[in-house]
Amino acid sequence: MLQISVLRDHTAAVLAGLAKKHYATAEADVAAVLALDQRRRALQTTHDAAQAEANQLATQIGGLLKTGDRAGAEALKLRTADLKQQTQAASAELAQVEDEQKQLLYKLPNLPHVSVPEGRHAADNEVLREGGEKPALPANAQPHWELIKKYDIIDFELGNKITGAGFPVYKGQGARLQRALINFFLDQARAAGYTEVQPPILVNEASGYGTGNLPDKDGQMYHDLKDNLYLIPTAEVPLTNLYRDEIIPADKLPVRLAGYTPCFRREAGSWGADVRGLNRLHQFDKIEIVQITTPETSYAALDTMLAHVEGLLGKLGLPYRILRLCGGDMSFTSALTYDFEVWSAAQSRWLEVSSVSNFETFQANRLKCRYRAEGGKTQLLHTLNGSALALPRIVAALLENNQDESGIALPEVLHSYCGFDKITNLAN
RNA sequence: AGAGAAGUGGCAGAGUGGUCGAUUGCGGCGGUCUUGAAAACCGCUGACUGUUACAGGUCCGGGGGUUCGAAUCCCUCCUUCUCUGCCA
Repeated sequence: MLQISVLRDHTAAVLAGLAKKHYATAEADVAAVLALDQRRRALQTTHDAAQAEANQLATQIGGLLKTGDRAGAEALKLRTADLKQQTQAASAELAQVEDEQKQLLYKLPNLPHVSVPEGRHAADNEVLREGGEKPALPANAQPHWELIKKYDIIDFELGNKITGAGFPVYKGQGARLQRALINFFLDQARAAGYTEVQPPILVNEASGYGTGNLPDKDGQMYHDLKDNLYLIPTAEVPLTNLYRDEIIPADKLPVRLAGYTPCFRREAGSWGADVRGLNRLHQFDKIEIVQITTPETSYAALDTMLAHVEGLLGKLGLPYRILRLCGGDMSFTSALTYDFEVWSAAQSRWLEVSSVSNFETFQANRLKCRYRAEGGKTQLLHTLNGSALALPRIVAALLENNQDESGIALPEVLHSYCGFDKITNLAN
């Protein structure tokens, strides 16, 4: 959520930012927010003045009653009735205005960083750089949805039976590869200075609002209505919410967390021809890294996160590219996002495996996540996160890029984690 | 899940209708003293909103109510603790 003070003090910059994000009704919405804000403050003043007088009278009445002056007290009481009506009327309208203003503010996306390229679609994203080498596969190379059957390591049919589409069952070497990747990624994150955290994978409504998943992406989360809990779409939600309503001491900054969780996404309406196999799932595993920093250091922190993810892909030997997302393709909450894509050789397409973002104060404002700046004033922090990494598409790329007649050769860094170095028909 | 108790400032812990946004202790910050440190003593020390600044307003787990006036009384929800039950 954008800060109202920013809208007030930097209206032109806000409008320019919203335009870059292709937010259609910026002019009208910002004008409406500012009008509501003016009304809100006027009501607050009215309310406060009446309340102040009422408070004073109440004290006087108390004094009169103490001295036994009942008549005097009753006389004053007559005046309080009118004041009470005033404060009640003002606070009722105030609540309404505040709610309207909040609803409008919830609708406004975060403002993009200056480095965000202009553009509306994925095609407008800027390729920052590419790394690794695309393998030359034989003509009879197979996509991963064939390979997983051939080696019997991931079973969609079984998942269909016990749950439904998008919930695969990992078996044998497939299951062991999952576990290996999780451990590898967690160890790498720890070595890079992140504290490992194992959070709950159901969160309450307040947490959903804190990271901005509610109310805008309500339909994307699985919702347990009985207990009003949500299955997390990413570990970002519980990890960032650990610091909701906190004033973090300066010497505890930056906060660096890493967590592995399963992630659950309803992906309503997004199932089409190009989401075969592991390309899009309802449940998948991901290791997420989160940082909370001072405003001055957040972009340096973003760079270190970028380097960390790039290092992982390098160690896995996967060809990748880094995109700087354009204004129209960025998420609602982000100020700057880099996407990592790996080359999936048998599908001849890039697959997104990581998204690394700086949210600046957009999440922190809702979270009320602050620190004490020089001079003792509280100030909003910056929150950042990134996938490091999401497993399914990594697995897809590993399978496709490393296939040959004898099986699938795994990158060396995974050998000790897996307990085998090659996926074959023979093993299990 | 049932019965009982409780939720107050960073922590501990007073306060049961009226100058209480809150006694006190610890912790923290500043000062005096000291070569320096400790001890001792003195002062300061919650958040939000609002104002050019002051003032003012709100917040004692959340929400609602009674009253001229609520941390204090009532309702409701949540959480924690103890006992019982169940269970990996």
